[in-house]
Amino acid sequence: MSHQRDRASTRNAQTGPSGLDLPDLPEATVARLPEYLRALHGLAETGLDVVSSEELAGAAGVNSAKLRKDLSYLRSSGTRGVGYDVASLIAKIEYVLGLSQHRTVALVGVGNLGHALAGYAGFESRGFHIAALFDADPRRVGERIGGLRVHHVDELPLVVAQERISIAVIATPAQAAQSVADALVACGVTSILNFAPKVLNVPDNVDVRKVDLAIELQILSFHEHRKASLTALPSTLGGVLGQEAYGS
Amino acid sequence: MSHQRDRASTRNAQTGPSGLDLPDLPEATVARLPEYLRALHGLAETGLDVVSSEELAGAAGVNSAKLRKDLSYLRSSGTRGVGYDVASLIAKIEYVLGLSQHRTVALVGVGNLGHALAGYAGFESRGFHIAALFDADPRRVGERIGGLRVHHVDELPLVVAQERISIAVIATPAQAAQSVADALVACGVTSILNFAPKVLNVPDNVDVRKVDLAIELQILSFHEHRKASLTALPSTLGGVLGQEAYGS
DNA sequence: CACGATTTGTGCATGCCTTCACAAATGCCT
DNA sequence: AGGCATTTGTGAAGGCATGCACAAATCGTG
Repeated sequence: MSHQRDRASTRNAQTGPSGLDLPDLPEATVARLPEYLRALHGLAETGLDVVSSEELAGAAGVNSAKLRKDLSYLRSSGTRGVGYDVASLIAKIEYVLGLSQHRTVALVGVGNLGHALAGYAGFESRGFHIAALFDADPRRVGERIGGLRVHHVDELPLVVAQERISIAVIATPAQAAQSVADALVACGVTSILNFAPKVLNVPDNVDVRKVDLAIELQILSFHEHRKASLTALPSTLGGVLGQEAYGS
Repeated sequence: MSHQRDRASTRNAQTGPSGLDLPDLPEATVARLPEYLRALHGLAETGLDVVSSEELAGAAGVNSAKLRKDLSYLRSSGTRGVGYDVASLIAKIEYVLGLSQHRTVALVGVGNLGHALAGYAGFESRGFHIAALFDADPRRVGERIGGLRVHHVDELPLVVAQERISIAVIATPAQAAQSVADALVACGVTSILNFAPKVLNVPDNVDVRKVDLAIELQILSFHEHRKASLTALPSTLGGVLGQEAYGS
């Protein structure tokens, strides 16, 4: 994951009059909560109703102390000697992540990738409803994908307001991404997930997360390169460092 | 981004016998190099041949001091008072990332998302060649996508060896991901990009990077939630601590 | 050749994140 | 009822990353 811009930890812990009660979460913790949530759902399906930090941490692939500290930020309600109640922990994390209210998502750019995202079942199953599709190409407008009609981007303001869109996904080519982002911001959208390989310029109050597939591969490539150059080292080199050629 | 397991910074700075010379890069730096690379390519297209850290940092969306420090790890060859030579910086970053040698990629799972990834032009254009497609569904085997035939996963060992695959992409449903990963590891694959919403269990020498679309949305959802609860606060509230019902 | 403008490379301070290790709390068993 | 095993919650230490601020280096110009 990778963030576009690093953000400080989330300020404000006031108890609002609306009953809201958002604690002050470090950004690193926020990024892990969804992982915990998924692990919890998995455990819930197996019928488990109480889980220890050790088990849950294992399922989520993190250190158990880290998990406990993360949960402690949620005014966590684990029971010492026992563990965490699965159902109530799920509820708490979902609340904190704002998933209690169903979020509607707009998807801009129904090309190759956009098509796949529009049909991706993983969104609906995890609390997100793709409510509108957009494209700039007139030939695409009107097309139906998974029960949704593709709108022209010019209709953004109208549809965003109508459907109460809270999050937008940009899956356009790089050169279109910035203008789409501008249009979204103008419509009042304050959360963007950007798949276009381009750094977006947005006001401070707008959150952008970026997913760049090529970058992920390049990072892996680096490690491949490094591993390769290590194993290419002559065996005379005392294998002190991690990668001994043929471990027992 | 998001990593599956945090890794310490990259050890080893020996000059290998093969003329390799990989410096000791912090993981955070590695994650940013691809971004710099893309910015550089963009600048190169505009005909620019020297760039200052300030300009490049702007294009990549980072602090200029951070950029300079990152580049300094590459035994960087900037020129004081002038800037960085675009062409040679591109070459150096591509070398360090291991992009000099073309990397061949295998893609497992040609469902909804896999299909899109197989056709994604962004890979080829950035040094990655998708060389083989796999699926477990016999009905999909034999299908041709973008000039490639879909193999059955049982053929993994054969094809991986034949095509000298160095990186694999998993785009299967969650429940298939672990067994696919096991098969890949058994074939000697040591770098995996995982799109399945499942924490993979792999040996230490295997690198896994994870891209989970729902998680990205959930992180955005959190910030939406938070922003919404902030604007809902009454202006009278001067509350300092968490639990005061209605401060003085 | 010397000077001033520019820009890199980096020491340092600060803050965040991770992890260990342990006290506090809980439930069970005798 | 008391003690023991278990597990949470957290204080504290260490490591990593960020960003400022400045010295060192280079170029162009007179």
